[in-house]
Amino acid sequence: MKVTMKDIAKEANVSVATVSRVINGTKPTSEETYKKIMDVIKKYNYVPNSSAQNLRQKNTKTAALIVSSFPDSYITNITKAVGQRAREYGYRLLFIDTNEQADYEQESIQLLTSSQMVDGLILSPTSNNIDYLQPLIDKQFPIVLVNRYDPKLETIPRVTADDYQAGFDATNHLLSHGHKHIGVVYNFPNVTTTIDRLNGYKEALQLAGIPYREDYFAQGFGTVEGGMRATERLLKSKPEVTALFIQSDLMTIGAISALKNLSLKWPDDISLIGFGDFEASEIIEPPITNVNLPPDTIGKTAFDALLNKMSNPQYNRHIQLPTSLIVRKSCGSH
Amino acid sequence: MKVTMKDIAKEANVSVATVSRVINGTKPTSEETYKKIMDVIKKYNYVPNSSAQNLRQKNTKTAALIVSSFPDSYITNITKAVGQRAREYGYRLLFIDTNEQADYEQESIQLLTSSQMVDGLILSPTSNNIDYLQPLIDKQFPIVLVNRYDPKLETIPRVTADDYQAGFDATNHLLSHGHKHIGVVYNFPNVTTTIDRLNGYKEALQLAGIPYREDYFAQGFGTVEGGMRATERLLKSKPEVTALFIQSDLMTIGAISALKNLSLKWPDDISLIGFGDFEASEIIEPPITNVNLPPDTIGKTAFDALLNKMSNPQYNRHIQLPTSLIVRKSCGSH
DNA sequence: ATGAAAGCGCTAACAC
DNA sequence: GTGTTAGCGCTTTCAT
Repeated sequence: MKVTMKDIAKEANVSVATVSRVINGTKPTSEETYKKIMDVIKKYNYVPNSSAQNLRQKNTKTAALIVSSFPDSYITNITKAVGQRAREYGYRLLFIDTNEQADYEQESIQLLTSSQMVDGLILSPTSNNIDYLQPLIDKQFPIVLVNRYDPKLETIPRVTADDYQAGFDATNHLLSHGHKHIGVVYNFPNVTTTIDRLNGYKEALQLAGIPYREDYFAQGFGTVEGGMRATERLLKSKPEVTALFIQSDLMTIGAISALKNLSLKWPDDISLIGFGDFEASEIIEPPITNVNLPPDTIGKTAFDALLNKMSNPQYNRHIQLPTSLIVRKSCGSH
Repeated sequence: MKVTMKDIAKEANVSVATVSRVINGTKPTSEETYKKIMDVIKKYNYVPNSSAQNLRQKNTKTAALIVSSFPDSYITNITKAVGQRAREYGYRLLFIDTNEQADYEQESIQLLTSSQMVDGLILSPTSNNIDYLQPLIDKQFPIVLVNRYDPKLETIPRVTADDYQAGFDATNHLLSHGHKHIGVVYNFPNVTTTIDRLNGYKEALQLAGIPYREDYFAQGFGTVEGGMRATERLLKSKPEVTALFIQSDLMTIGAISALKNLSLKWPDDISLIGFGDFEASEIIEPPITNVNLPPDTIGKTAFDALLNKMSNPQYNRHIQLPTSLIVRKSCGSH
């Protein structure tokens, strides 16, 4: 049989209320009863039943992390950081990988929130259209958006990389190496990571007086396979392209496969710049230049933002973390 | 205000008992009341409070996945598979990354189980010494071990790769290329993935009449940095080593860095075989030969095993999934 | 087929 | 400083 608070109370010759007080430190207790109760608790290794606590207190000390592109290394590292922070604050973390399926995302959130399973959630959504959150927002249910967001949802805090700047910097880097025809491999068109980076790309081109051409874009779906196909397709149809701007780690790996298949050398035949910075990019020969997005800081900040939102419903900061260009050799020297 | 079952009952002019029956399909209900109740439920988007359900039914439809070496790609893919299976069966998944800290692992499990937060757990432990689970096992709390295990815990189901065979095959492959001095980079000495693979390695050497030398071992702690240092240390102190047997993806990446630092070429100066098979191993030049451990099958099987254990406390199968050698070019031709 | 009511394990208001 | 008790939202006997 499971030992309950009643059992502890009986064995210590006190009421359950006193046991509860001792456990939660809610009210002062005499030295003597405190010790007596603690001894019994230790003896039985007693821990309160969390369902009962949750039911009573209407909170669960549990948060959910819902991501769409797992296990891309960037998301994976964000996940690690969120988990770490949750642990530091004594929160449990429910993990859901939607596998880019919007309906599953919506369904999961609906279930989790209406069943009151979690106190808040951190979401990296499948798209920039998540109006279905509106009823939750109206009810002041704590949500924070991470990595990708919906610009319409202004009252929700969000933490992302500075994707616009990242796109701008990456493009300038390519431009400075003399490239005029820069291909883009993106994962999905309707996510802010794509949109914002492409805006940066566009701006950089404009400043350089170079036309922005949508036919230089190819969709890679965030996978190795997809990145490979997209790169092959793009390079075959637009042979004038001399540089590639690739939106995620897995697709970068695919793009490199494609270059090998096409017997193209980087940086000589084609330049390459990735986003995310996977572990292996340094040991690929020549090493791959990357825009580093800081997953660790993003994950931690996202959890902190959730905590803020939970204690203050007005909290709605939009945090953009700076990115950095890690110049290796895939774009040529310097 | 949150809508409760009472509200639904009132609006539908029935008792809460009837609403409960309709929701759970516990007892037959008249067509008419069924429809009436369902309409009200739809209208309010009502979902039962899970804490109340858990408290009453003494189960939570929640499982925990506790891993130690996140985000190594192998574990990451197991995580994805477990999540997928959990979802298929309507379970929520609590995720904990212990970061190889045994005390945190123990503490988390203690908390999760004694607070009755989860119905069962899947554990990839930090070491092969997890006796602290014994009280839980005695209480018949459902646990399954994945990836790493404790051989003493025979009544717990486990699902792993066939690490012995994997080590044996990898070593034979190296042997067949004429190597006689095979270095090993391992993560931790006291985990079964290391022990079993090394037993396979030992056996293969023995059959080939080659001495087994522990001074050919270097610890890499499962990280890129650690793998790099271990490889450098090993190769500097034992220049006769012509082949490397590396136990995890992140360490393989580190090992390659080390080779570059030492200006050693593979497979000419040194052969290389990894375990796990990370995405980038194919695009590294020359591509890296790997023992592929099937994370997807392992993760799914682990969740299935948990389900089995939950319904049948006697269930204690030890499942070893076959591995496969993916021969690329890091060990020479053929 | 449906309702009344007990009770899961806990917390907190209220009394002393 | 401590005990009594109501009640969180639900499931499930036991009646009818």
